[in-house]
Amino acid sequence: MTEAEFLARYDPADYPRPALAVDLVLLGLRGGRPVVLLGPRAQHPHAGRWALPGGFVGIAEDLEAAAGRVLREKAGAAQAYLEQLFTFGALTRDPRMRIVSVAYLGLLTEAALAEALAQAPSLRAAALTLPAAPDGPAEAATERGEGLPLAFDHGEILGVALRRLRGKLDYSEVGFALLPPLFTLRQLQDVHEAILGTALNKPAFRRRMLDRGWLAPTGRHEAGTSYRPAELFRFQKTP
Amino acid sequence: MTEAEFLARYDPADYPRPALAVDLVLLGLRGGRPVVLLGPRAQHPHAGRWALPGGFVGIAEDLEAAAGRVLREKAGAAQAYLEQLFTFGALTRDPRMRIVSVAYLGLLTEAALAEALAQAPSLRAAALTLPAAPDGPAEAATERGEGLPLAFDHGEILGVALRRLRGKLDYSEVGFALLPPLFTLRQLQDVHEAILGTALNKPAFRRRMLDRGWLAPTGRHEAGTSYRPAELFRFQKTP
DNA sequence: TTAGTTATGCGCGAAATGGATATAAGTCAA
DNA sequence: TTGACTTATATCCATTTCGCGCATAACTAA
Repeated sequence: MTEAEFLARYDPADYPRPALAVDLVLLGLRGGRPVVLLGPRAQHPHAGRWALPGGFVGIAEDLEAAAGRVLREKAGAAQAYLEQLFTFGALTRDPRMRIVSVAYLGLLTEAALAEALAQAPSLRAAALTLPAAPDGPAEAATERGEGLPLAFDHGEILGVALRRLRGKLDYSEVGFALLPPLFTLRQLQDVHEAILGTALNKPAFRRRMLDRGWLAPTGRHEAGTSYRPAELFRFQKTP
Repeated sequence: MTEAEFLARYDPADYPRPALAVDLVLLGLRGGRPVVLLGPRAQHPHAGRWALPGGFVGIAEDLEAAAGRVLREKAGAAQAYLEQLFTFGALTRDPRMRIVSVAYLGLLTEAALAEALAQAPSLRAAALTLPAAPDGPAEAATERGEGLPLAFDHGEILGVALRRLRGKLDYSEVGFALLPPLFTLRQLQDVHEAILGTALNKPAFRRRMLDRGWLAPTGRHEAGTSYRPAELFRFQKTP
């Protein structure tokens, strides 16, 4: 049999295929720190560890559709900003069988985070921290700082997610996905500082954001403060 | 049957799975313009169109290993810088069956490009251009400017690839993957200008690159020029 | 020796940035 | 009503970065 004949008869349907899944890194902010939604693993493997919400991709299901379905069914969040992050395919990432997982990054506003936690009681919002190393896994912890062991390669996935978000924050519009429709400049700066983990210079931050053309002034101001109320802005896409 | 019982018995191995493939965007430079390696499709579907080198992922094969295997077997290139690009999973991207493809970006030096073309005679290096739209597909053409029709969603993949490369070029080290081990600052600038499609200011480019700490002077100079020979540099990773 | 060509280095003005400070606008308590 | 207090907003200035022109260096060719 020549190579051409072999190739003509080659049918990948005859060969075993890896299973294909999606995993969701659902990030929000709480108390000025990034948190991620994790669920407990009750059974083997990695019983007792904490895992990202995920699910298998249907044979007639788009990748984005699968991510949206997992978001609805397993995280109880009706809507969130979702973007594809990276595809993880190491041979040993799941001891049961070969599973290749397309990871998605999802950003939740404070309201969406609260709704997700209410709809999916088994999930918890774990504090997310990143070691100083240029790459490597992120770490999850409770509010009190007790480390939460992560299942599978989900620490690696979280590391990629938080670094991607940090890298895109300044030049892209992702930061607004963590804010309500109306927000103040201080709230926007709080979001950036929480994600980056560093303090930012206020006048410089204001200038940069206003020059980007992303902020539409509303003329309205926040209410209920005991000090001078800040103006409320709305996000508008760059034309 | 309760949901818990259903989930306990649920075995994704029982359900049909999408096929999983890798596709390689192998970019190089020729005549100061980006080119991509494409192969002709002889059979249905998309017969007569041009496609990226690709292959199915083995059940016991890493994603990176699959990309490396395709690079060796179908593109004849022994080594190239490879990085994961994006995963394409639209339902209709292949009319035969559901195929999810993990696209990889590969960068070839001029020598590697020539070697690949010699080893894999069916491939051709097609000129790659990007319409002005912020997203959408890229276009391939012959040296004379005649358009080459692309198979499947490979135009979309090429669009993502070239935009990713443009975005990373300035702040990352990918540019050096298109150069031989020893190179001049002018060659480095030529690479950047070819990828970005714009002219760059020479003194500013020199300053920025030298300040990055990526360039190790060798003291040696290029030979065979009919003008002042430029110093040869070597790429060194940032410490 | 001279013209031609490119590499390399220098200097200047524009623009962006960090940081401090002044002023504005609200609440709250006396 | 007034003044202390807090935060928003605007202004100003020193520093850095960047774009850009130009002078000088180094080599070949005639």
